Amino acid sequence: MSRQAPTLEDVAREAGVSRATVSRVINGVRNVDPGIQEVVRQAVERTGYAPNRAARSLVTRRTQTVALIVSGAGDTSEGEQSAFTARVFADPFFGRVVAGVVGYLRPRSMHPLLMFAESPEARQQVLSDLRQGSADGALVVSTHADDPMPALLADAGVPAVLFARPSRPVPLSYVDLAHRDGARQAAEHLLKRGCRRIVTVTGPLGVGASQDRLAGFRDTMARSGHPYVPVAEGGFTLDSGMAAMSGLLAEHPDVDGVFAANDLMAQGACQVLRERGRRVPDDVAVVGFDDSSVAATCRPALTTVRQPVEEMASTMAALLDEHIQGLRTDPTSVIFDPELVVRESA
Amino acid sequence: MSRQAPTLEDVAREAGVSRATVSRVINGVRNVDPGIQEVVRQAVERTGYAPNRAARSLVTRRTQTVALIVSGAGDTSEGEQSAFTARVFADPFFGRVVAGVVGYLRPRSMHPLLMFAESPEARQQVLSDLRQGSADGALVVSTHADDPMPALLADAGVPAVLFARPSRPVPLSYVDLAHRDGARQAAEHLLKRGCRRIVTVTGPLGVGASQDRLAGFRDTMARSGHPYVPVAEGGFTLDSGMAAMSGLLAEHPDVDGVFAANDLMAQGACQVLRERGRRVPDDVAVVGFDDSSVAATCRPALTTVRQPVEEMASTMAALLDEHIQGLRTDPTSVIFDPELVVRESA
DNA sequence: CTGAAAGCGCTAACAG
DNA sequence: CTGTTAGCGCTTTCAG
Repeated sequence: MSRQAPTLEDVAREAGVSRATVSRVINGVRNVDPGIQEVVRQAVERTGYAPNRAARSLVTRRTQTVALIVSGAGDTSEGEQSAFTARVFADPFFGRVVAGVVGYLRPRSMHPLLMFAESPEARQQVLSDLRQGSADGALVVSTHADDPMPALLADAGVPAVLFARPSRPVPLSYVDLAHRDGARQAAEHLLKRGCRRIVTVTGPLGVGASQDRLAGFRDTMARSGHPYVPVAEGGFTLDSGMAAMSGLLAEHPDVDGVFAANDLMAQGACQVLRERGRRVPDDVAVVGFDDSSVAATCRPALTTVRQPVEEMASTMAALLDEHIQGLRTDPTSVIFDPELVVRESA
Repeated sequence: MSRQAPTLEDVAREAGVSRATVSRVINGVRNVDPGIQEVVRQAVERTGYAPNRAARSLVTRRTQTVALIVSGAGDTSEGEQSAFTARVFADPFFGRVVAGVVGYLRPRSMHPLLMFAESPEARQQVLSDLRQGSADGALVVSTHADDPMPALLADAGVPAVLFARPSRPVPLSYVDLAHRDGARQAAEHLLKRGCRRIVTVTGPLGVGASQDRLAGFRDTMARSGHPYVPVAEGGFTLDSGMAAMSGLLAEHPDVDGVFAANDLMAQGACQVLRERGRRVPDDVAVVGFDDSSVAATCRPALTTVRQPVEEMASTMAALLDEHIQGLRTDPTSVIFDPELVVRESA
C-alpha cells in the first residue's frame, strides 16, 4: 500500500509472457504449459504481486463480498443505531450466526460486509449500496417478524437469503428451525420428569421464533391435559428472564417446571428461583432454548433445546452462494431439527 | 441486479450531455450549470442509475470500505474460528465497538468488512486480502496484548488504527483508555465508602487493559496503606466472575469491597455474594468497569467505571479515515478518560 | 497452448 | 462551464 503495487503487466514482463497467460495461471485456468506455469509463479513471487480486486470485480461483476444485514422493524428512529447495534450484539445468538457465516465464506476468500437496517433511511442506504454492487448478495438476520427488508431486497432483485421464515411470504430462500418441535420436546421432557405446575417465559412476541416456540409448547401441554399455561413475556435477555420469573413466581408460588424461550432467560429464571429458595432442578425444573455457550457453563448447567445456529448460518451462506452463482434460481428453504440436550437444570 | 444496470453513458445520453458532466453532478463537483445539474438529476432518476462501485474504485483507488479485524493471539489453532468468533461476540464490549465504528462510517457511506485473525493462516489471509485492496485500511481490536497483527499491518504499509495500545511499540495510531486512572477511581470510591477488606477480580492477565486496571488498583490501595490486595483472575465473563468471587470469598469471608475488572464479572460477583447471604452493597460493595449495558439494568444496578467505548471506536474510525485520506501521516494516540458512575452496588 | 486486443464503468486531466 | 480523451488493472474472446 506504500509504493506502487505491481500489476499483471509487471509480472508478465518479469516472466516473459503475456498478461493473459499470467491471468490464466493465477485463476487456475487449465491449458497452460506446466513449465510456463512455474515461471509465472516465480515471477509472481518475486514481484510480490497481488491481483487488484476492483479491476477484477469490474470485469467479473463479482465482489467476493456478501452483505450481512442486521435488520430491525420499521419503527426504530434514526440515531438509535448505536443502541440497536449494541442490543443485537448483546445476544450470543448473533455471534454464532457470524461464526457460521464466516465459516462458509472464509475458505472461499469471501467476506461479510456489515450493514444495519434499523430505520427506513438505513434500509434505503442498504438498498442503494447493494445496487451499486458493494456486495454480491445479502444475508438477512431480522430482529422482528414484520421486517420490511426482505421484501425490499426481493423487489430490487438482490440475491438474498434469510435467517428465519418471513412473516409474509417473500420470494427468497431461508433457513429456519422447527421451533414448535423444539418446544414440544421441552414440554415432553418437563412432563416426563413429573412436573405438573409448569409456566413459560416467552421471547418477545414480535419475533416469529418466540411465537412458534410458545405455540409448540402450548399445543403439547394442551394435548397432555394442561390447557392453561401461565405465560410471561421476556426480551431474550438475562434481566428480562429474571423479571418474568419473578412475576410468575409471585402468582404461582407452587411452580415446579419452567420453559424459557432462550438460555439467557432460563439462566435468569434459575437465579431468581434460587434467590427465592427454590432448588433447581429439585424443586423446579428449568429448560432453556438455543444451547448457546452459557448453557453449558452456567450453574446449574442448562437442559436446553439445541438450535444449530452455526450450521444454519453456514447453510444460509451456502444457499446465497448458489443463488449468486446462478446454480439455484428458485427460492428454497432448509429447516433444521432441534434436539433436546439434557444437563442439570431439568 | 436483474437486467443490465444503466451506466453513466446511458444517463449522459438521456440527459443529452457528456459522461464527464454526469460524473461531475453525481460527485457534487462544482462548476456545473444549475440548469444542467437539474436535467442530469432527472435523467438519473428516470434511468434508476447507480454508480458502479468497482469501476469507481478502480480509478479512485478507494473502496469506501474498512476492515474491522478481530484479532487473537498466535496460538489459536485453525478450526477454532467458530469458538473464537462466538467468544468475541459474547462480550458486550464488541457490540459497542461495532456501534461506534458504524456510527462514524455510515454517514460517510462506508462499511466495515468483518475479518478474523485468530491464527497464523488467518492473519496471512487478512494481509493478502488487504493488499488486494479489499479495504482502504484496517481497524484492529485485539483480544491479547501480544497480538502480532498490528506489526504485520504496519510492515505491510496498510493504514491501520488500533483499539488499545499494543504491548510492543508499533508505528500505528491507536485509541485507548486511561485504565489505571479508572482503577484508581474505583479504589478511592471503595475506600471512601469505608471498605477495608477489599479484593479484586481481574480480567485475563494476557490483556493489557486487565494488567493496567490491576496495576492502577493496587497502586492506589498501596498508597492508602493497603499493601496487599487478594486477587483472582477472571476471563471477563459472568461465569468466571462468579468462580473468582467464590474463591475469594472462601479465603476471605470478611470481605467488604470488590473491584471487578468488567461489569459482567461484577455482576457475577454480586450474584455469588447474594447467594452466600451477603447484601450488596450493605455488607459488600461492588464496583465494576466499562459501564456496559448490563450495568444499568442488573440488580443491584452496578456502580462502575465508565469506558466510552462507542466514542473511542468512532474516534478510531475517524483517525483511520484521516490516515487513508493522507491528512495524517504520523501515528498518534488518543487516550480517553474513564469516569466513575455511582449506582447501587457501591 | 499462447498472445493481441477489446472492453468492464468510471474519473480526471486537458482543451476548448 | 462542458466535452474529449486517456487510462485504472483485469478477464476474455478470438486468432494464430
